[in-house]
Amino acid sequence: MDFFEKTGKVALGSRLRLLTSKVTEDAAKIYELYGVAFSPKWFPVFFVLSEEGGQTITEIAEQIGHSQPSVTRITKEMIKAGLVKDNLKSTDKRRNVVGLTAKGKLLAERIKVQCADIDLAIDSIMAEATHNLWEAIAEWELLLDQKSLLKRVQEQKKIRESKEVRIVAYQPRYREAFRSLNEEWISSYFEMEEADYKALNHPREYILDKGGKIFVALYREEPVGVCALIRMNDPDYDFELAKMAVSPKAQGKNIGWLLGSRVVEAAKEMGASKIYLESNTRLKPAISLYYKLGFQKISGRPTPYKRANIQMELDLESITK
Amino acid sequence: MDFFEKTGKVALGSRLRLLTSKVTEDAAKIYELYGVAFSPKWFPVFFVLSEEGGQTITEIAEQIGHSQPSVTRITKEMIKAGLVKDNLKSTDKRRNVVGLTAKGKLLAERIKVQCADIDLAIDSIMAEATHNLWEAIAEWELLLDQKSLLKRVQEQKKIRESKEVRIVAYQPRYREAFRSLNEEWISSYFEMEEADYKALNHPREYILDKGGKIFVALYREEPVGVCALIRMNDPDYDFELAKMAVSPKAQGKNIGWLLGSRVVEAAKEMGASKIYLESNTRLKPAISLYYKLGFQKISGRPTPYKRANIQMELDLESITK
DNA sequence: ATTAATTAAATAACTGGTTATGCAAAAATA
DNA sequence: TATTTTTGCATAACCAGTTATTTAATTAAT
Repeated sequence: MDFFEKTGKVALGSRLRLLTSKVTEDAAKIYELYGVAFSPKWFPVFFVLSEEGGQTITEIAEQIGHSQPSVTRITKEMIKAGLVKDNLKSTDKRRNVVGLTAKGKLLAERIKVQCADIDLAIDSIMAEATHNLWEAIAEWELLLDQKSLLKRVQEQKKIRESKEVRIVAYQPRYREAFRSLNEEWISSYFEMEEADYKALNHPREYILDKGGKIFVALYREEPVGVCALIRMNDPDYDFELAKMAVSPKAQGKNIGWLLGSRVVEAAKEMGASKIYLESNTRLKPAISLYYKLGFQKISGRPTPYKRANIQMELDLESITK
Repeated sequence: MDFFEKTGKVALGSRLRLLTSKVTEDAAKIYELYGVAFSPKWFPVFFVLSEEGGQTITEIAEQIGHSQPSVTRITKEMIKAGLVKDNLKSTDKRRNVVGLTAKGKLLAERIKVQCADIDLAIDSIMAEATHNLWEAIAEWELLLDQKSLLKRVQEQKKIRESKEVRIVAYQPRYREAFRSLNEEWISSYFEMEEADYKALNHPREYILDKGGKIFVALYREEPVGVCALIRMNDPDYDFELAKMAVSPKAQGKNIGWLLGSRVVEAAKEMGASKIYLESNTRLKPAISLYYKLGFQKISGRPTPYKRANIQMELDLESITK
């Protein structure tokens, strides 16, 4: 189909559907050719029964990858055709054990020759082709099982969008964004505290003028994330990573990571040896981000924030390879 | 799926269906991921319209390989979603020219990024796989177009069944088969003539005792085809190929060819240099079989049969390489 | 200029699957 | 032991496609 050359691989689903219908259409005609009153859709159920003998509806469904109602219907049709009988011996009255009738077993034998012919016909196509469809499908099943197409697209989206994110230094025009992005998540999870108001309303006085830094993440020139590096007055730590906030609208663009790495980098540039932070274990994505950035859990420091229940540090000297 | 390792390639249709549904399922979630109110089944129609502009329902259907009613329904849904408008300018009031609305065009732009992401995601799968699914499908489309799966299976069946056919020399117990198989086709196409009755009722006297031969094709030990090599009293020809008959039930097993080749072989063994035959052009499969055996059309000989309107000969000396 | 044939699209009815729901039997739990 | 939860299946309703049929508009033929 020329059409699919134009669309590109995005239309893989449509292309697969078309090929599928072409193949099953011919399958119906093949049964006719062999004079067998058999519907292609019966095949998976019939095959399982001829190989394994008596099975329940749900067992069959699991094996062939159909839904249970689908197997129910197919067996009903085959019972009508006299190939299958149901409600075979079972102490558990919920279970419906299904098996082939004598006629069904006979057909199973007859069909074997037909299957051999089909196998050879498909092999002849494979021999003419340079790409092996059967193996390719098997691989896709495996690869999609490991990581779904959705997940893979999600990753591509993240990669692309993180390229569109720029991390810039704080400027007065971002003051409102710095405040509101932080207030948004703090007040939704906890309560704004005195220390929050001070830093958020007066970033210049409380952060920048004391030798700290603030970084802003821009996505399409809009500020969608912020993070501060606050100078600490402490013998153990040079800086605190704090006031990190990413807009929920901009989630999944790797912004936390980009901001965090930039803050760490800035600390390094200013010759810091240790960075401190405090957070709350309810904020799971944040905590796992801190771990990814190299922070380690510590304990025992006093803190002005009620919400802090976890403290972490990053030892810059130990990670410098 | 382990199941398909057991079934073998016969279950290709089922396996394709399963993969197809897995892919389209994820496609729906991908649109959701990008915040687009769009159904995967719309894609082919939408794509055509965004590339080609205004098109009629049937034109679209042809391009994307769907049925016309399918396109009718899909466009209706897209009209409802405000992406498409129909009944655009056309002098021919039967035609329904469909095109994208402003909203549709906007979406077409937005969707491009998404398509690029999907393309990359699929490429990432391809990179992990050793067999290229996309190319494999393209090849199958082409190969099935050249010769359908049905046709290929038919060929395999013929090959297998012709191996189960044995050509044996005439014996008295085949007299009835020799007579009835011939009478069956002669009386259905033409009328039995005096010469027919003689040869069919008394094969020994009229054929064998005069130095001719009769061969019988057995399929599962049943006589299903016959052919005679009759000694001629003629300076030009040593033998006549005649009384070839194959049961309609046993058609498509290459029996005609097997009988014909055996008769020619027997003539050679007896040192013949030319074989003659006469037939009727209404019997097209027979005529084409004679050509395949190497016979050439000739003309001008007298014949005792009313139904004969074509005469052929095989020059054994010219074909002996 | 009628009439017949063809074409385009809508509609109806079917197909082979799905998910959602309900019900009875069995197993687990209080 | 009585009650709750779980299990297995049937049934209903839906979905994305199909083929067959109908209707209307146009073109071809008499």
